[in-house]
Amino acid sequence: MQNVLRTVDIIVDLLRRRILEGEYPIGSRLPAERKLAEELEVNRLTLRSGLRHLEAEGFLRPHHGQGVVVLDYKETGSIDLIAHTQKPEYLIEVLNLRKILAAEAVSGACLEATINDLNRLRSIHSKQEQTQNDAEFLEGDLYFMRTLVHASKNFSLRLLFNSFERITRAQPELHKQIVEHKDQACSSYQALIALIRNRNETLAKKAILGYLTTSEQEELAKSLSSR
Amino acid sequence: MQNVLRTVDIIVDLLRRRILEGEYPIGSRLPAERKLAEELEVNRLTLRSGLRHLEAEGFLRPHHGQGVVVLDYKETGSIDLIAHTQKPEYLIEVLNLRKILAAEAVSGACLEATINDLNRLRSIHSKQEQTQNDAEFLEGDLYFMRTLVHASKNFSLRLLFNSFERITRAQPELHKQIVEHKDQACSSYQALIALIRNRNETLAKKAILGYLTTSEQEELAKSLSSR
DNA sequence: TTAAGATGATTGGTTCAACCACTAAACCAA
DNA sequence: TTGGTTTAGTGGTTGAACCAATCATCTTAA
Repeated sequence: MQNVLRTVDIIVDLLRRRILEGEYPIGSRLPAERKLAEELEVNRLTLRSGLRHLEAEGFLRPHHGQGVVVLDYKETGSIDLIAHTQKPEYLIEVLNLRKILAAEAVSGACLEATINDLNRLRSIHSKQEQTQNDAEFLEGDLYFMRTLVHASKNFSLRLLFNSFERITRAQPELHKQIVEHKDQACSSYQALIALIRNRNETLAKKAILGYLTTSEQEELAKSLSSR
Repeated sequence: MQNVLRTVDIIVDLLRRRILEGEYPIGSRLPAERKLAEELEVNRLTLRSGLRHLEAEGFLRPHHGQGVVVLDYKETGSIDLIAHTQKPEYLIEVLNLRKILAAEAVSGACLEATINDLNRLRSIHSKQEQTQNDAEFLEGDLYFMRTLVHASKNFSLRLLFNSFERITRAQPELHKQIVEHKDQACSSYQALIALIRNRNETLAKKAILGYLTTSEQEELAKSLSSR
């Protein structure tokens, strides 16, 4: 199964980038569909499929008879759009919010985690200790976090972490940072599992905050923001 | 300017509901586009526009030559999908997460709010004290929160609150609850503004937590979950 | 008999041409 | 000036056709 790029996906990426970079100013109107389709060398209906996608993401609002208005994504967008930007300051913000919500997830897990949840976490931990493959370790780290959030039995939190995971996957800088601290991650896994098993909410929250506030992450933040 | 419902919007709502209610089970395939278009009595291309929208929301993944797979929205959806459910337990979760993040916003506002931000908050406060119209008061309350988050200068937080606002707008039960406590809201506005002006992060956080943890809200939670 | 290849049916992806529906501006007549 | 009409431009929808990927089936050769 390959990830075939449809022309509509290319159109979506292109137009989203143009909006985020201000080439289509907020509040302005897109070129008429017929003209834009001609410019992009696609059929008008293919373009329109892309417009429906961007409308769903909160970037556009078509007005029958008037044109397609570029919305202010700062007011209509969702957190997922961070995945499509390269601004390091946004990445730092997201990491901080993720940390706060991870603490909430751990808190919930202390109250709600089942024996199955703990076994899943233990299984991931042991697999992570063995793997040498970087990409595999990254997947495992994401899977551990996903399982942790799942253990909190908080559906809304789970949905928020779906967005965080998409953002993480879109940022190669974060991948390196995660992979470079395998040992630290594995000890954190172990400590967290023990604290959740003992229902020690206070210490468990401190542990996850500590794990997600490594000095290295702050270094990353500095290096990114000084670019 | 009226909110004309396009055919494609009706299709999107219908299909999203069918997925959320399990009529199209997770992991299954949608009926073929040609058949589904016939059943819904729309053109295949109109249907496809709707499918692109639902794909953007994380509900669907089309596979060329195989069909359109219904994804597990619990793993691919974003927080915005809560706006399309009626499950009270999800609403309670979201209110709790909003509370936690509102505290973060207030914390940021204490550090970053400008004199303009404070003036805007004061202006909203005085307007809210005067208005008698319920719908107007609701708008004002949402606007106060939006301005507060804006004052934190945290873009990612702002995006998250866009979703919270959409969810709030989609839940009439919340509207009643907000409107029924105008006086309490206005005092909270005033206290928050004063604490932010004095950069008193600790007390300001307590204030917002108190405002968003009214006994009435807990009653709402109970009444909703016992339905 | 078995495995490789060809074939056709089914699916989503794209294009074309045409028309409908809505809006705003220009125009014209009272 | 006023008010309706016309007209051009916009997005919305439709039907038909074809391209492209997949899968089940049939055929053929080893």
